[in-house]
Amino acid sequence: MDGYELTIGKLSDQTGVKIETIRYYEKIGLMPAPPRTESGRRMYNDALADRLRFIRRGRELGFSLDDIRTLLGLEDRKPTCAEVFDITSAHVDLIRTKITDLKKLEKTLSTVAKECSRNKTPDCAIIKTLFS
Amino acid sequence: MDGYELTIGKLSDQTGVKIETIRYYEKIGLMPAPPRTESGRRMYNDALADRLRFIRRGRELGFSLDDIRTLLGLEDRKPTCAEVFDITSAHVDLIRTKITDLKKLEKTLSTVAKECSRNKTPDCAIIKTLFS
DNA sequence: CCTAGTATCTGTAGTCACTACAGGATCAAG
DNA sequence: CTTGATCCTGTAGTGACTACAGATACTAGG
Repeated sequence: MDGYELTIGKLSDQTGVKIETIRYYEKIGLMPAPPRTESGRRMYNDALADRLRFIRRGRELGFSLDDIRTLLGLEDRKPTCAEVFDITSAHVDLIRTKITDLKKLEKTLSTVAKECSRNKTPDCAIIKTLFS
Repeated sequence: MDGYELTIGKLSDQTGVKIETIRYYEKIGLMPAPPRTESGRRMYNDALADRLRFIRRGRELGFSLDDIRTLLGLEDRKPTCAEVFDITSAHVDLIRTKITDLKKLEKTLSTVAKECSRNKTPDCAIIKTLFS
């Protein structure tokens, strides 16, 4: 039932993670080295596919590979629920800070851009702002 | 008046750009190679300091070094005002997309985090979400 | 003049999370 | 049997720095 029947290409198709990335995850120890065929090709099972999907979801949610490593319990032991919560809320804080910063940027830039004459005068309001 | 009286350290202090970063900008051609003292130390003037500040402001506003290279007129010629505007609005679009994405993330994550029991039950809602 | 501490120099390697080759082996289908 | 797809390893490139090693040079105090 947990037969290793997935080639790396199939696994890639199933999970949406590129082949090179899967090999990369193996190299850095996020994915275990799977069994190989006689000719040396990697073969995966459903449990490994689940694990890869876990990693992909974590990445989609913006966790670093180090965070994911901890969440997967690869560091020293399985994280407690409290630890998972801490990682998550630290991450949320980071995201909130980023949003705030980007909003400021957006405001500044769109204000400046509005003042741009777009070719009508020889000097550029945007460049002036950058130089001021 | 445009005497080269700034050492790289002074320039760094004045502009808030680290010494290594200044040398890096020189290596990639964003800053010109300044004159040197007999013993080989770089000496800068105010015009170069202005240029470095321009780069720093551009970076603070999130422009890539490639964008800045174009804005500085280092590619082939000085950009027209319309080109500057295009670069800026492309950049604003990028920032808006990022904000949208991050907001979605934030929502997802804080929703999930709220369901976390924080140690009261053996299994973790966050982990479950990542695995589902 | 000597010395100690600071500043600078070059060049290389590390960061993060991949991505893109190059060059070779193996597999499946016709 | 041949063609084309898939897979293998290993290395180098991305962006924008940052960090270090090992050498030289400058500056201030005694």
